[in-house]
Amino acid sequence: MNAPKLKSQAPASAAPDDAPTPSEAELRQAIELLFFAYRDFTGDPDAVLAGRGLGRAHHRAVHFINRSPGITVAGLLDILRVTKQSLNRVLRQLIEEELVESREGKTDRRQRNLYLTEAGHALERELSSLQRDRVGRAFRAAGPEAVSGYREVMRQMIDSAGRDMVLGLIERGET
Amino acid sequence: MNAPKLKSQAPASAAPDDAPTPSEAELRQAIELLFFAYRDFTGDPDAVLAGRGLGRAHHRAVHFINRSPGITVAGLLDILRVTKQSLNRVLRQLIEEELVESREGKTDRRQRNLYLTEAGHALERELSSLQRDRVGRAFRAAGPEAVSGYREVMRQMIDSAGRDMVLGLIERGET
DNA sequence: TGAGATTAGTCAACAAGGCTGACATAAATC
DNA sequence: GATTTATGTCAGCCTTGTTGACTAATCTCA
Repeated sequence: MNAPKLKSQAPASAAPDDAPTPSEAELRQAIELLFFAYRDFTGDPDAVLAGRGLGRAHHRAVHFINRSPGITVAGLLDILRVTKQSLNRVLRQLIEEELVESREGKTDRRQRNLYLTEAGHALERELSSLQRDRVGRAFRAAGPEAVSGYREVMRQMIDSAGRDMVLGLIERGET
Repeated sequence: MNAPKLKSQAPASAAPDDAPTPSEAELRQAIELLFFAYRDFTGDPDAVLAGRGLGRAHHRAVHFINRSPGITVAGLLDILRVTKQSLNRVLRQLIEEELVESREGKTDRRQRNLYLTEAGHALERELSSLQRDRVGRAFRAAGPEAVSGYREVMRQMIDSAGRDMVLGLIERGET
């Protein structure tokens, strides 16, 4: 892996067609930035969760249940891409600790619609406020133009298969 | 978690001082983008690794050994922030499978300097090329201005304590 | 030179959170 | 009525993180 001295001098155009091929070193830096940023990004909530005997998997479930109240187990499986056995273990704990409530589906009684309890909402707010603080600080420090660049790169980073589904979910308000 | 209709209309200035406070919905979207992008970003190499009986932890070690040939165990521990027991297990496997070579320190013979073998380099190239392809595609599609925005946001996302150390590492060429 | 600090490696035990496979149940649908 | 679907659950496995205790080698400093 040779590391040529960064040769990227950004042309003014943001056109996706004549775009220059990024150098290896530039890409390696981008990859490492993502690694370290994600590590720190998950660090804040992980610390809180650890104190409660929960983990990152619980956080993800709580986040997306808050995001889409009444979501079914199958819906959550689609988003999280884990096996139902993995998710079930996490949900069982959340339900036992009364952070999540599971109600029988109204139209399809096989389904379980998931909701946060008041305690669940409190946990969600605690966790997400840590992450919002971090991202908010980064956004303010970087400025609005950088933010829209960040968003565009992240969108493009998502698998093109399923990108529309994911972006649809992200951009949709909460149900 | 209320979801106000995105109220961010980016002012022209990228100044970090009078920067507007991002809305909750904007931040929630940014958080979800990071989640999905990272999930897909790690998916490619994970698939290759699984086929070889290795995991993400091995990838990280291989990446940073390639990055800084001759790095010591303590140096790797600093970067990865895991316990030496965790790292040691991973290193032992990599050494057994002759992907990594551990040489006694030249000046300090307690230390072990770590290097990739030829097979290790081959694995590293296979893994990193998958990630470079993904990031490279995203960069070309998003355009150079978005890329510099991405970089700035990621830099700011990293813990301010230790940010200089991390950015120094990232921006330094290989050793 | 000798005491203490440092670096690395190791053992044991444990937990979270992934996975597969097999199976049960209830309900919807054909 | 038969089949499919949605969910839950049992058992067992793996990776990768943790703590704590300990050894061995070697460096450093008084």
